[in-house]
Amino acid sequence: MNFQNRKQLIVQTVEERGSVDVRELADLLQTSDMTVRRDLVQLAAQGLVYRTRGGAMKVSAATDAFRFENKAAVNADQKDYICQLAAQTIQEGDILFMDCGSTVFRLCPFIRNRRITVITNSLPVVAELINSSVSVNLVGGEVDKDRQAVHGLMAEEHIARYRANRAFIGVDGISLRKGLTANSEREASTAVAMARQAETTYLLCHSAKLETEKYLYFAPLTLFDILITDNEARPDVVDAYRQAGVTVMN
Amino acid sequence: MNFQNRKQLIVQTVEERGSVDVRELADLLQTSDMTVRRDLVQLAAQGLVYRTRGGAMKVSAATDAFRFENKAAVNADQKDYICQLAAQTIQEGDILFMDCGSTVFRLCPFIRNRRITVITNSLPVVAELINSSVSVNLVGGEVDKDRQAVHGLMAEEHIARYRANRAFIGVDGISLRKGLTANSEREASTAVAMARQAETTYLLCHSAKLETEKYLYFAPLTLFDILITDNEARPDVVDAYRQAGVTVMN
DNA sequence: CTTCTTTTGTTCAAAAATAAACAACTTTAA
DNA sequence: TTAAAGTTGTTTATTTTTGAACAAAAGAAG
Repeated sequence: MNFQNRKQLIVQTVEERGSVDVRELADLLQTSDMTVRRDLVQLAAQGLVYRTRGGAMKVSAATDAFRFENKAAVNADQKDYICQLAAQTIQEGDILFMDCGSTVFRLCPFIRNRRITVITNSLPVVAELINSSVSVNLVGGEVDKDRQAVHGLMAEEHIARYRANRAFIGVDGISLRKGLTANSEREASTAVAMARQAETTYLLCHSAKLETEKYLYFAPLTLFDILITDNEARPDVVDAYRQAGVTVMN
Repeated sequence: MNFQNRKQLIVQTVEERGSVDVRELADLLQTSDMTVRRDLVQLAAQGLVYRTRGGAMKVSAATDAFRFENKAAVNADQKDYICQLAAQTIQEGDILFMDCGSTVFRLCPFIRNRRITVITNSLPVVAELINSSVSVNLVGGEVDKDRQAVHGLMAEEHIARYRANRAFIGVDGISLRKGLTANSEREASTAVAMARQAETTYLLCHSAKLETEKYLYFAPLTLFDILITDNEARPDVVDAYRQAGVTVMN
């Protein structure tokens, strides 16, 4: 076991576990503490690990900064239920659009190991999928700090250049009377751009949003092909949507 | 068992196992340690294996640890010196290109509070500037996991649509004889695209990279207008660049 | 603030790996 | 056959790496 091999193992272990003790590493590598320390000094100089007292930590990838746990964690169970349904429709080799909604974001864990391509304007989605088997294409344009997403004219043009099998989009409000409504013009126009370029568009929509309306109307119900919601949706509401010709999965 | 046969067996064994000891190889080839070492020196010179003390490793295993996060912390002081110089050239209202180099990344802290616009293909740069007074525009295209950046045809087209006051770009190697060289074709073409669309192009280059050459030549010295390096650059080297007509700040 | 424990850096000796020198062997060609 | 050139193996000196011992520094506990 020479330096090169140890180095590999150390970096790998640190990446996997986040942090390790000198002791643990010495044990793992079957070598002395002193050697481990010397290795860590070198690895830290190369920036491969972050040296701490008594061990080493992962150098946090810059993409860790993109996180919107806050919003995504609300109604997590129901969102996961929706995403599971959505994930089942995906096939190997698919090209997907994913917008910057918090529900859509939770689709990431379910597709990590699929061999597909995702085109997205959401920075948290990129952060989640950057170390996965998914090939990621990021939409370019103005970065919106609040939504941690990319929007604007350039983004729409970029989306218009692609064609995908499926688009997974979120929405702030949906009602039979008014159609799709949003709180943000920019988010809405990106969603519309994606829906336009997709063979099948899925609207991922938490049951509490059914029959709610936000201030900005941006598209009729015909924008999407399939509405995916959770199993706590009121049956009468779901029936009403079906009556109106909407395909609902729940 | 002549050299050709041994060579084949060694390379094959290294590929299969990732790494091997001189001892193991000597045993396998029924020859002496010394011969194995001599063979390894030749194979390493040809780039077929990576020589380690006590043995050899697969080339890929030895090099794939070099991803982005790793590099930003190396030679931090000198990089910061360069970035300070670079930051002084920036004026309110400027539109900047910033590429995905690790030196360029360290420019972020120095421009956080400026009222400027940054167009970049680097995810770490976006992460650093997303909560700052800088308005960020992200280049779209394929996401490159290793470099934490966006590259590709779409990225180049996107860049071509913009015009900036200044471009800050990095480079893997620069020499008077060969010009600018890189380790990655994708990184290089993005840098060129940015330089083309900028009024003034600054090359941020750590002094250790002066007069080094990487495998891929991608542009002459005329690609950039001003070379910014640190104060540990050898005076004779700096002079040589000035003699050759390069504007150097350090 | 002081004391105690843990971690670290340094020095040094032992062990391992390498390079150099040289002898033995093989191959090649006159 | 024999000399020359090139390989290979052995011995020896040099360099690098390693682990142990111990002093210095950093945290933690009182």
